[in-house]
Amino acid sequence: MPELPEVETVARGLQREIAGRRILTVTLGKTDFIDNPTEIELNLPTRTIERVERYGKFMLLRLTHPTAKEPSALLVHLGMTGSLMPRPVAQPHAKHTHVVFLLDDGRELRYVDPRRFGRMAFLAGPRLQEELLRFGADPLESTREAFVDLIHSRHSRSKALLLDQSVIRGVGNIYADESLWRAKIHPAKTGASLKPAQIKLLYTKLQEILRKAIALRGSSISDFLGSDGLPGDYQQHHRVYDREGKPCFRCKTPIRRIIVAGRSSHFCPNCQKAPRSQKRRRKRSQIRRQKRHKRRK
DNA sequence: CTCGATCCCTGGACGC
DNA sequence: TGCGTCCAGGGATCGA
Repeated sequence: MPELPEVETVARGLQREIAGRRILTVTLGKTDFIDNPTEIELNLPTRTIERVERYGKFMLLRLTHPTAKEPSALLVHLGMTGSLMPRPVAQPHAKHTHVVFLLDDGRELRYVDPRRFGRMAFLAGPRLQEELLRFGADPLESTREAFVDLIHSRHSRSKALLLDQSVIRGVGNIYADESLWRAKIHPAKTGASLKPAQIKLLYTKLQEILRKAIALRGSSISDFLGSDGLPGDYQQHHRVYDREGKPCFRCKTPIRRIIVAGRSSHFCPNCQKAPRSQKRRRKRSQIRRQKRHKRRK
């Protein structure tokens, strides 16, 4: 559930709380969500958390070491239910605490994640660079022109494109649905089928929503809390997400929920007109496939 | 390139 | 009250 605004909220909180702290020891519980548990145990102690950044839905804990020259970082993805917070050593460990970093100020940085859909990895040097290159543009840093190109050049459905971290990094189900509603784009419309003006509007709305959500410390559905334990408030501003059957804020038409790109997608069937038909889409992609086939021959 | 299906995992919702 | 069942959801992976 944590998407860009929630991760930004947590990252800012951690930057304030733990930047400059040195890690003394690491204790691991379950490790099936960690790329390389041994490397974490080996490399994290003695390193200092220089600063905490957000990278898409990841938190990037930039690390320094007295002798190591290569840049290194701890990548943390919160998945659906992850949290990373500093706690007093005396405080009992919450259930599903899987990673504990003892800090040089006597506190513990704890990773808790009931479902373990998160991810953790220690990366350094070229491997770190390589990993970061797998992801697409940050929606808040991309230019409008680049964003339009990105979407317009693809034949995937708009919802799939927004969710694809290798295209745009940081957007998840909530902010995809919310931005498509604001831009009046049906989630099943393909990027290529959109007019540039529509994509420009999507870009603007997506940025507006993300900035507003960051200002409100994210959306707290289920139980998301920032690193200082405060909930977010953006859920008050949701227009379609989790509002199936409720009236559209623009036209009162009941909001619908369908599965697009394997994810539940909420939209207004009146404001967000459906593409002509699935059949035609299939036919078109078949034609493209044949063209490519011929070209190869 | 793009798609759908499947798996991972647990807690919350729901039915009885 | 308690038990069983279903489902959500980000991402990796695989076959079509």
